Amino acid sequence: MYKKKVSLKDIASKAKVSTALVSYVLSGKEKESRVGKEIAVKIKQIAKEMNYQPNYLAKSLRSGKTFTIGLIIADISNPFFANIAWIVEDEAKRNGYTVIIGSSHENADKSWDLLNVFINRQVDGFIIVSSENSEKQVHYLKEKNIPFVLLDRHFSEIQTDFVCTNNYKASYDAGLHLIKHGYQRVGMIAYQSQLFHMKQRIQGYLDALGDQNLSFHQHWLQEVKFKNTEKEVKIAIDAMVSPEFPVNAVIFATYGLAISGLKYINQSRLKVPDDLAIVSFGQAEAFDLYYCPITYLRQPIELLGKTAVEILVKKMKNPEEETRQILMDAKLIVRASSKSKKIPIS
Amino acid sequence: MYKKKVSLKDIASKAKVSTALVSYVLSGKEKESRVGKEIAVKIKQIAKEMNYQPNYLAKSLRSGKTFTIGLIIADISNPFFANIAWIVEDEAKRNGYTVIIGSSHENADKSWDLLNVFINRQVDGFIIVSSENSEKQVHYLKEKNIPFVLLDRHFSEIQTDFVCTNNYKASYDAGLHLIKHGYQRVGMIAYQSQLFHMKQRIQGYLDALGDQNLSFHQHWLQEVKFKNTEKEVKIAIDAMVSPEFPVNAVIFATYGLAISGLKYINQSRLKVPDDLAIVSFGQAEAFDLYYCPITYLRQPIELLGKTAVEILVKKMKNPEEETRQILMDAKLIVRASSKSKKIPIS
DNA sequence: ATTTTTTGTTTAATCGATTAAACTTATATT
DNA sequence: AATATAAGTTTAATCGATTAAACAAAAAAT
Repeated sequence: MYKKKVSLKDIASKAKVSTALVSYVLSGKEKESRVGKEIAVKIKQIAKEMNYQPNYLAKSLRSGKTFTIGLIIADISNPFFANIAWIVEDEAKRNGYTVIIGSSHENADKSWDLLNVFINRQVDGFIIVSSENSEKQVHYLKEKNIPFVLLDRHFSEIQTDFVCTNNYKASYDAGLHLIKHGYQRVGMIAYQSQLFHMKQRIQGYLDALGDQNLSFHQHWLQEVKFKNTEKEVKIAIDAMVSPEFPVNAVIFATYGLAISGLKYINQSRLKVPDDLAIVSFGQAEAFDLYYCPITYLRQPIELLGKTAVEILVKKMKNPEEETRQILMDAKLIVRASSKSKKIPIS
Repeated sequence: MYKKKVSLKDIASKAKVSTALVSYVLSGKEKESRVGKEIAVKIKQIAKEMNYQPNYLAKSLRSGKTFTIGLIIADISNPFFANIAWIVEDEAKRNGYTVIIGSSHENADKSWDLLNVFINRQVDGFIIVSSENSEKQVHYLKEKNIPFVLLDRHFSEIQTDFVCTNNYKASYDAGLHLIKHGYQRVGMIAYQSQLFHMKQRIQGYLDALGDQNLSFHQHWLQEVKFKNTEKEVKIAIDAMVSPEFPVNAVIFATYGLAISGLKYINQSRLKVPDDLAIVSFGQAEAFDLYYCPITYLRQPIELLGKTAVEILVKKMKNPEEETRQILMDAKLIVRASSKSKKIPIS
């Protein structure tokens, strides 16, 4: 019942020509198809008068292109991802693409659903922040030759395009920073996960300690489950600070972990940074407003998002485009939460 | 180049029948169209074997329905809106709709663009968080009989479906709460805006003061511009706390204002709530982690989003559906930032 | 045995835009 | 004048699914 939209045919009949001519003119092919000058002008005129808007469905059905990108995000409640989603959206629009977004809530099944829904909607390509155990989906896309770019997370054992942060380096930097500022007992709270980026964050931390010849205690590294983060983090923190050789600094491997952690740290009346120095991945206002602003790793969100779109667009236009694997550095933004315990070494 | 997708025709030729039969069977019309039993079974079998997925473009082109909802959000960097976007998305999916989202960045022109892009994409309906000066767009949708629901903000002078918070009451409650807890000099920082919800927030605050027979000073109400919020808020706060009759409590009319305000309050070494009590609209982790957790108005995000979808879906199925205008109450979540200055009255 | 009804299946138009190929004219070439 | 070439326009197929209408064959009614 809504809008009897103006179609090519309407214009054609008003101009008393065939739809072919109208199509040629309005899609800028008047030259190649040698359309008469006066007619061309007339058609344009009528199209404008009638406020013609082409029907994308028909166009897409014919061309097999929808100019739509499917964006699958692992967890949209994380402001980092929310941010990146909008950047992707903006950048895609700039390239003439519309984005449809879905959040998989870190769940591979939900991610499959989204993938299928989007494929049925004939999206031209995907940008994906993968959730755990979704390797099969990646293989599926490769098999079907559906263009896609992995964003922020990738699988080391699958050859794909991706745009990610150099998590190993970021984590290493964070560890080194704390050590150099006099924190000799640095812990990390991470998610228990097979995801490569998480493993890298852990490894970077471990190597930072190792390279500085610091002893490491098992309980300094806490890998918590994704479910019941809040509770798991409490247990983790208790386990880090209470035994012999308690940590005096913690790196949170994600924004969500940091939020849960800081809440508990407040509750426990631990003082940052005197009792516990903090560095975290992720970024949001919460870190600025904390009584002791939190040192964090700033990922180049904008560049990540834009690059992902750029690569995908190229790939969609030319599937033969070579594979691009891009790692970007995060920047450590130093704030009060990691203030020197003593004069920094070096 | 991507996926030679299985079509009805492929199934038809494999089953050696016409596409009509296949269509009837696969769209569950075998009964009405009295399709032979064995054939029906065979077709289903083949469809499954070939993993048939219908082409939504073709379906939509024929039916005129895309089962897509356009969601236009005024400002996606606000976690309140980000949240609501995901709820809308989820709920829509539950109803068989896909959502395409766009952020207008509080800009009417951008909002127009989005509206047109989405209309061209043949969305079946809209959910809109309006930006200022976008009345024309609303009228346009009404004229064209395109189903839509306004979310969170509406125009008092235009008769439309909407689902909003009762901002007047929320603001009134916030004011009353502060007054009852001993803050006699309550200020408000709001945006300078024609938007009804903002006016309501201001009015609620003013009436709370008025009803308690408290004197009001011009400088207690600061309406700042949307551009350069950060700077504007600083000036506003200075203007509130420095003159004669300085405020000892502030209500922030939005989350964004609160973030800017709290940053400046930290800088200025004003102590919350002793120097300045705080109540804010909006919600996010930042409020929990603040050294003195912030009292805020919790809007029923989930219910708002779900209801908007529900109303829109009904409207899309039956355009004659009567207009629904829903106001929901926000809940004041009391935290330390508005702790009693003295024993509460009453 | 003939007509009517029921059952099962196919044909063809449709949604709106695109585009190769066919078809007219008009103009240029010999 | 006959023919080739260019210019301008239309026809019709196509993308994939839907569905009214036509059709054919079998079953029921007379």
